[in-house]
Amino acid sequence: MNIDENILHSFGGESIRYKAKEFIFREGEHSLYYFQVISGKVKLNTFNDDGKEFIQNILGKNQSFGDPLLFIDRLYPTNAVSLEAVEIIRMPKSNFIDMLQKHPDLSLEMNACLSQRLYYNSLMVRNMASQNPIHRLQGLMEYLKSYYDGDCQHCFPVELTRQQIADLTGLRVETVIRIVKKMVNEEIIKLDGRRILY
DNA sequence: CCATTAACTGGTC
DNA sequence: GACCAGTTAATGG
Repeated sequence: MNIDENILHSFGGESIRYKAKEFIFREGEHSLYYFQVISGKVKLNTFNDDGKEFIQNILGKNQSFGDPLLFIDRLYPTNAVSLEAVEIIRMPKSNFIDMLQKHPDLSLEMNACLSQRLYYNSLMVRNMASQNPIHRLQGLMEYLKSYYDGDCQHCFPVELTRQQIADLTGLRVETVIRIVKKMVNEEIIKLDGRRILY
């Protein structure tokens, strides 16, 4: 979801800046806001019993989070942590609902966004259930690429560290490093220095 | 620069 | 593949 900044502000959205590695909200807290990223990156993560991190998603500019919980009364299922210095617009739930009522077009767009997220989530679940690590990585890249405008082959830059890819796929860094090299050999991806192009 | 972070390698289970 | 140990390369103040 990407809503015009002016509209967000006119309905009580406030700009907030976070430094790197700050919690924007924590798992188990009550959800009270809609969040939209203006600049920087945010990750949604959880930790398993062993303390291993699992990243559910990484959001960048013009992407929103917290919105699936705007329409239901549940607690946050994940933490939201800034990966770097970020600027975010935060809008209280009630204001958001009010905004949707006064902007039916946004309401429709919201439906489309939630639908698309649902759709890609199901694809991700399939890929992540795969025992084949190449499929896991490729599925992740396919998902990330879906937000990307360009259309050429092997030119979508995956702006993630190998560690982040590992935390997103449930694999180990070393495995990711080795799989990446294998995928380069099989010409599934290309490298620009260390950057992965899919 | 130096210190931190990320990428990589090799070996064991 | 996970897990561990150790090295090298890149990044940033």
